[in-house]
Amino acid sequence: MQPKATISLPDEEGPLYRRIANALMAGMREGRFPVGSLLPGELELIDLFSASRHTVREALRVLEDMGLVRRQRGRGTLVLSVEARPAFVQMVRSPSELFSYPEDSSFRVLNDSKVTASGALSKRLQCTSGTEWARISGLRTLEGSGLPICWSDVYVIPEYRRIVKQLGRSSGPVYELIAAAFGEQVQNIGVEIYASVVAEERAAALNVEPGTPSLCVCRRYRGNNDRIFEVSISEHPAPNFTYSFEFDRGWQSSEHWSWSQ
Amino acid sequence: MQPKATISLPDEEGPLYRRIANALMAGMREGRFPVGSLLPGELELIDLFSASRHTVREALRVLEDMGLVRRQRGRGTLVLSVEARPAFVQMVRSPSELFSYPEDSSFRVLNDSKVTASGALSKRLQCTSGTEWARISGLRTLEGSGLPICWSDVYVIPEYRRIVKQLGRSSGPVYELIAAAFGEQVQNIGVEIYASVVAEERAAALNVEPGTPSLCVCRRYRGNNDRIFEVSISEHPAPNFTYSFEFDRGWQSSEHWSWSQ
DNA sequence: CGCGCTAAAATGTTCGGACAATTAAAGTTT
DNA sequence: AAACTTTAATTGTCCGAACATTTTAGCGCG
Repeated sequence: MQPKATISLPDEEGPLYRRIANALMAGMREGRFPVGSLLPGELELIDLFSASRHTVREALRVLEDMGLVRRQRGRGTLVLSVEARPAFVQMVRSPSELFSYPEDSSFRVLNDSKVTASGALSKRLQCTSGTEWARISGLRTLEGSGLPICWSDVYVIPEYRRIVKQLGRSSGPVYELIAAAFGEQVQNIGVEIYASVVAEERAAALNVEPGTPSLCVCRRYRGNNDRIFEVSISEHPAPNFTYSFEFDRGWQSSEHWSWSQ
Repeated sequence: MQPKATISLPDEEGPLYRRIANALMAGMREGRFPVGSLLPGELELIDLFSASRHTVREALRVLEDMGLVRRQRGRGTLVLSVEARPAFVQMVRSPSELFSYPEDSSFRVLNDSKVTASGALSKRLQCTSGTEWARISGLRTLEGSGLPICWSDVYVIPEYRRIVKQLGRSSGPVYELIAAAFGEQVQNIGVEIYASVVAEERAAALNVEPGTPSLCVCRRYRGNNDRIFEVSISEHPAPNFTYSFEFDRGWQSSEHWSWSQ
């Protein structure tokens, strides 16, 4: 009787199930288990690697978590992709976490008008020149001391202009009011950050010298039809404000396969 | 002898480990296991639910995959959050995508010295005052025209100082060289953005007037033991440079919610 | 040929046990 | 009081076994 074939494990350190996972990934990359094929069954892998079923399943779970395979009861383990590159993921539970504003800040409307975008503004708003917007300008200040945090220009599409009236009462972000009032659901948020200097006409309101360096944050909110319904441009005088975020290592499969039955 | 307390499982259908996971989530929401506390140990949960350790661990794994808890050998299971809400996700396949630099740019080392962090610098580097760092200063320029893009101060831990010698030849980011040379794997990247003005001594190198507003990007790279091994601080004169990224609506481990099957 | 039933194969769930590695607290020594 | 050592608690890894559930393929029958 012929001895069972075995797959030699790579000479690494670390737990057995991880070495088995690596061996399987190597086999997938080398074409022994091509994309679309089924991996050997668990019982077969037990013989192949001389490990217990629990350990083999742990190895397969690693591949599954990496999005490389899809397991299906009664069918087997399908190879979806042969290469998963590490991806860095930033997650934001709620769009409001994109704001670094303290809880006890409030927004006061100073100006409200209709503008026609053109030139640099239409570029920022990512619209064609000549598009109409409602612009709401205001100041965000600390609740207690009244210290100014930033100057904000909020552009919303004309049909949502009437939220201005509700803006005085609520302290939350504008997009939340719009979402509640008009049933928009934020699908995508684009953020753009650039440096500038505080202009003459805003210096007094922000309580700094004209020409003070500032950090501008432009946020574009896309709603139900991927249509931009709000753009907010905020100017924060340095050095009170820094924008920070972080990324964690995760996994993402490079390709996506769909099987039609 | 008093009988052991037990937690009654919700009257649902589905595998035992899922019902246990649901019971634990309910307990977390109801404040019996508040955020920041440790969940009962595995052996305790075995008594609580009259299940095997394997089953209990499977339930805990569900919570871990949902990002609700963090497990640590020797310590316990820490409650991170009681509710997993829909999340906005930004994905970056490779850390280099965090750089918006054009492909045809190169980095030239201008200075290389040893510094001791203190005051504002130790705050930026997130280390205690007095920590030693190796600092590599240089200029990133466009390959063709030689136009300066940014001034960079790269701080690395002293033991990695010798990568400076390799820095002249490669055009890629420093963290990539370190990863290759010392076996570091980037686990986390923190990004901080703030506004400043170009200082006198850098103005000439950057080819702008002193006092020009600039955008500073500080990136902190954490390696194998969550230790910060590199911090790069880049200064980009406005208005050549804007930092932009976007988020898409997604869901956090949605597959764990469907016990329909 | 098509339909239904059956059997085999595959993964899912659950129990049991044992030892290893890590952490934090308690205890001891200096 | 500080530094070191020991101990207990906790999760990680690994083995064995049994039954359940789902899918696929094959067989027999009308």
